[in-house]
Amino acid sequence: MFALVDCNNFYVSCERIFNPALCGRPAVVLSNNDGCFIARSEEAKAIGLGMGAPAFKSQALLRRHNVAVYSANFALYGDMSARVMNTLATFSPDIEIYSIDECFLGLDGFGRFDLEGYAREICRTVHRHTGIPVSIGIGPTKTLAKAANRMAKKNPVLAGVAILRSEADIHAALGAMAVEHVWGIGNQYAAFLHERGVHTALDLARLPAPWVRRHLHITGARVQEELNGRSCLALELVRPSKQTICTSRSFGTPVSDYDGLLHAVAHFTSKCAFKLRREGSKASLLTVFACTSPFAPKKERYWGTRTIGLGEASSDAIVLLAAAERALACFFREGYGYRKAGVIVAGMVPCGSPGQMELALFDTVPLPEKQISSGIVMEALDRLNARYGPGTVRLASDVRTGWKQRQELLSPQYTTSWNDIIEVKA
DNA sequence: TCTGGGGTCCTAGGACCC
DNA sequence: TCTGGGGTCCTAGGACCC
Repeated sequence: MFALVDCNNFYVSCERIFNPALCGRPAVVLSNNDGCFIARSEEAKAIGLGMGAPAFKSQALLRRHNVAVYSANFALYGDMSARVMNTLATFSPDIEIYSIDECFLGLDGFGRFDLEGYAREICRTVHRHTGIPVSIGIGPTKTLAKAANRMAKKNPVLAGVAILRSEADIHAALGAMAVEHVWGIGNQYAAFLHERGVHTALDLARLPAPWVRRHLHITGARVQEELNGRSCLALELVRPSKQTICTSRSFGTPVSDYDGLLHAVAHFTSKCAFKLRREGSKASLLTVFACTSPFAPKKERYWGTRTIGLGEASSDAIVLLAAAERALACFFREGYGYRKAGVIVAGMVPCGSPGQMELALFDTVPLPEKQISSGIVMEALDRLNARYGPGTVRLASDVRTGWKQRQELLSPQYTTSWNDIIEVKA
């Protein structure tokens, strides 16, 4: 059996811990740049604020219901998530952290336990340790655990815990579940299935397997198997290293000049390089993109992108930045108001693997020497920033001029910044 | 005026190898 | 009119997830 533990309205719950006056009041958290709703309290859902809906279209509703509105505070949410996961890890040796607010627990060997009692104990403990409310779904496959979790959240009678174990229970649950709510069935597949009279999870489970394989491909076939109680998706106890790393942001006001855009790109590149070093990886490809608003009139729209091969894999911010500058210069066009830019690194090579020892064909500096000096500089940079705060030491071109995010409703970093705590006290 | 920021996997098709 | 059989690798695009 698998358990799926999911934090309720996670980002809103994080804000509420440090501001209990928000309890019972509708509250939302906005995406970066204060654009869309990405978390809503139950009260906010009830008044019709939609997931992913643009905030500016709901201004009247927000005022009328005195909704508490927050900019995303990922420093806070990331830290709270780590606390929740640490607590959950004490309840099973097998744990897969699936997202910032969700985790699978393997319950092999727990069959003799009173699973419901155990699940309720998990809920109580997480709440006592962190203040975060969680819901738990349990089932014989990950997909059924997901389905059970949805029931646990939607049905108040279950009070946050649902277990799908007997065939009759699974049958009833799937029959009551719309096919678009099945994990792995998105908009496109749902529309396709509804057109063919497949409306519930049970309908999907009962379709002929070859038909599902043909139309929903291998991923859909796995979903169907899992709905039928045959486990295809194992727990990933060790997180595989990332294949791509992306840092991108929308700008609060459009950026038109080359230098302004370059400053943003330099910042994103530094962040990518840092994430690479944290992963213990080096990248051999770097992509830069910049674009106008997709909602702008067609004539004012532009999407520029360029990928550069690095010759030899690197996680050195200075090396990556040189490539990023070349990439930006290739596609930059005057006369556009850029709303967003980003940097993606790929072609990963683990640090210390033979792959990175290959010499670039036209390299003049001996490789080991270059690598050693680059390694020392970046290590010093990371240590200084770890000790004195992110951004204390940075590349000269990584300056916050010319671009800014909108972030007008940001709460303090209660758990990760002494300065913010002192401000709260004052 | 204002619409996020990350990721993964799969498939088809093209280019190439012997 | 007729033109093999087996592969790999890469990329773009589409689907999905939070």
